[in-house]
Amino acid sequence: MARSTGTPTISDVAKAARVSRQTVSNVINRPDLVRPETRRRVEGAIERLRYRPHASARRLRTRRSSTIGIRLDPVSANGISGSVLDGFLHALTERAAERGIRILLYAANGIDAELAEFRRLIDESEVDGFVVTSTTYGDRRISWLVEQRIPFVSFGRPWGVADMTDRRYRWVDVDGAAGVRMATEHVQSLGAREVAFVGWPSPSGIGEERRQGWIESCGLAPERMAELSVGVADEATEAARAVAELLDSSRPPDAFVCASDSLALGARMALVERGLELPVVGFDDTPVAAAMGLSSVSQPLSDVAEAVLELLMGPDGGVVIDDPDRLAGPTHRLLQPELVVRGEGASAREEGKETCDEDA
Amino acid sequence: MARSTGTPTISDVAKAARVSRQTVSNVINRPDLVRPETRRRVEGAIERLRYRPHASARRLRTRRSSTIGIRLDPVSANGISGSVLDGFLHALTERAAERGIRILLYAANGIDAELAEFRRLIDESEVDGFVVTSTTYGDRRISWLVEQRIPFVSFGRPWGVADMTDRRYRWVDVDGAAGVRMATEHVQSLGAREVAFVGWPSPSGIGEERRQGWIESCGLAPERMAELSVGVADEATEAARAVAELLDSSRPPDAFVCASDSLALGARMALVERGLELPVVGFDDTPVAAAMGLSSVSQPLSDVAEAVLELLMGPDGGVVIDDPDRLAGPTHRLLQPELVVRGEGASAREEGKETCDEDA
DNA sequence: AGTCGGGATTTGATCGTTCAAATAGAATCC
DNA sequence: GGATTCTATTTGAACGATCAAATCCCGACT
Repeated sequence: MARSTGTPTISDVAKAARVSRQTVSNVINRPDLVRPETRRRVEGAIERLRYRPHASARRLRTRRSSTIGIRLDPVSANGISGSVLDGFLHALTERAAERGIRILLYAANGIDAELAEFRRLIDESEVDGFVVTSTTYGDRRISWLVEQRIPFVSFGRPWGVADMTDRRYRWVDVDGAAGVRMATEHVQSLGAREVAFVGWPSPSGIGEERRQGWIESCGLAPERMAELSVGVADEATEAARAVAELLDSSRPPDAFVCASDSLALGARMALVERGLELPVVGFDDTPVAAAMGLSSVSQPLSDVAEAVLELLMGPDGGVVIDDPDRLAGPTHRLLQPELVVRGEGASAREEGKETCDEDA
Repeated sequence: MARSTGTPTISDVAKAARVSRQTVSNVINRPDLVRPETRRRVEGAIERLRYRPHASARRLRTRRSSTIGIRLDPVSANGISGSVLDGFLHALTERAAERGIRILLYAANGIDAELAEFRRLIDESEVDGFVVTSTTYGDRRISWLVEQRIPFVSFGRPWGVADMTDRRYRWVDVDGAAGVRMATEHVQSLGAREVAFVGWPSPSGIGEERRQGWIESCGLAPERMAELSVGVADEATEAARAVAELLDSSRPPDAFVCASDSLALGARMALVERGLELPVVGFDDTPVAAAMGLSSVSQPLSDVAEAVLELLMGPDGGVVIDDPDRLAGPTHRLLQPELVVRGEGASAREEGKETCDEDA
């Protein structure tokens, strides 16, 4: 048993502290069950031997992997806004660690590959549940996961799903409409009256929601709104072209609110080209916006991560909850974004960077 | 044993196929040891029962986690170039999956927290080794890992380490000097003669290496080189200021090669402001470069990922190699980057994007 | 016919932990 | 004083796989 070589096991600790295995286990998992004196003795032995429980042994016995799977999107698909997932992933990893939960990555090309991956990771007890991102209109993954009774939480609302309040489906999202509303009101406070909206073509849940925020706050007549609302693919060049067209029209707008930083970048390009300086606001507060000094709507990614974990495991539990009905309170949460104001009046310099070794 | 409820175990399959557990295990891990007829019978049973081996049980017994840890950098630290890590992570996850290896994320604030995390993940048998990125000058992590004999490979050379060919240290990197050389020669082929270099301030290993590529290929007199080489923090605004200064000087350069896309973006901003159209080349080929139509040096991230795994586990093994001496061939690899030409003559449109639902 | 060899398969032990139930010991109650 | 309760600890049996060694089987060789 207690071979002096190799890493120590719980039995080695038990022997050293003159107690049984189970008592050591209790010191680690249920310290309240152990007499203080005994506990100290065991803790001493743990310390002395540098004992750490073997993760796989524990997972085998408890039948819990304490691991959550999350997909890393193909880089090609996320463009500039990929950094949103990036920031979210970081926050999620940190918050999960606080609960003793690990984050396992997986890659998958296409829906079916992803469903297969869901199945495999669950069947092999590799993960207890999933965090799903980049939800689309009528996302097949959602219905599949619900149907298979696999625990998951999505970052992103169930666009195009009949009942958004279905308790079997747990989700967290950021109120995009409110974000755009804030952006619109901000440029209005700078004096703009004819605020244009640069968004995406129609079959996009997120896009429509963001546009809605503009509709609610731009204060324009319907026919004028139609003129000042454009929808283009999420690329700077596309946006630049569309914005140029608006600027060269007979009644150009006097500010631009955009559905993404890519679009905002395009708008800014078109403006610079004409030597104009009209307010532009982006969405997602990516590094590009920071680099260009563009104002942008920022998603509270750390709060989103926390909310995701709360929905998955309860307020402060470390165990994934299978049945959403066991979860007290609502099974979805809509968080408010923040507007990061840059350039113009704002003191441009807020964040201090120092490292240049950003490579590799 | 074979309770009809719950997920099936290897014993259930054995019973169904009228063989022993071990034979089933062999069908899965060493099919060559099993008689074809028996194998088919077992495979049938596996299929029928939908059996999948329990990852933790396997890991406990084999004493191998088949998992690699990688740190997710704080978002604040990586800026635009964060997408390099992003792309690498994606490639790594895909390639690792091909070898039956999983990628586990961890977060850590500061070196000491990261060393503690190394220790914990290894002691708990959570991972078999690490992939280390964002290596810095005299990186303490490297020496620590070598000292502790923990298997790892770094993406990034050992800047400031005495012996870069020390076999105990396995690394993969991209030849930045060659990349900048390609960039310089490219703008020269467009007619530029006075190519400026926009890099970072001195104590940066990567920065110096990239600058070296320019020194080797710019073909300028030493005193002229001194004039056309600038070093600023990795921010677009900083670069814009520096480039503006060069442009307004008595002998302005006629092209700009930059150490990053952030810097290239700044250079482009300064140019657009002046209505000039001089060639600018960035580095890392981030989404920003694509959005702005900037040429950029692209790192072969997928190849880097493959090389990292080869150094960690051998040409096509699925097991992390502890002792680098057991690895045939060199323990480090320097890969060549590629120049992605955009704008100007190049057909601007190559990659087709369609999704707008890039959110969340 | 007997022994050897080697491929195919089985057997028993083990990896390191936690669960569930049993036990020991002290305190409480009537 | 004896039954009862409660707290602290121990015991034996899993969890589900693989390792190492044993066994079985069949054909070949002497």
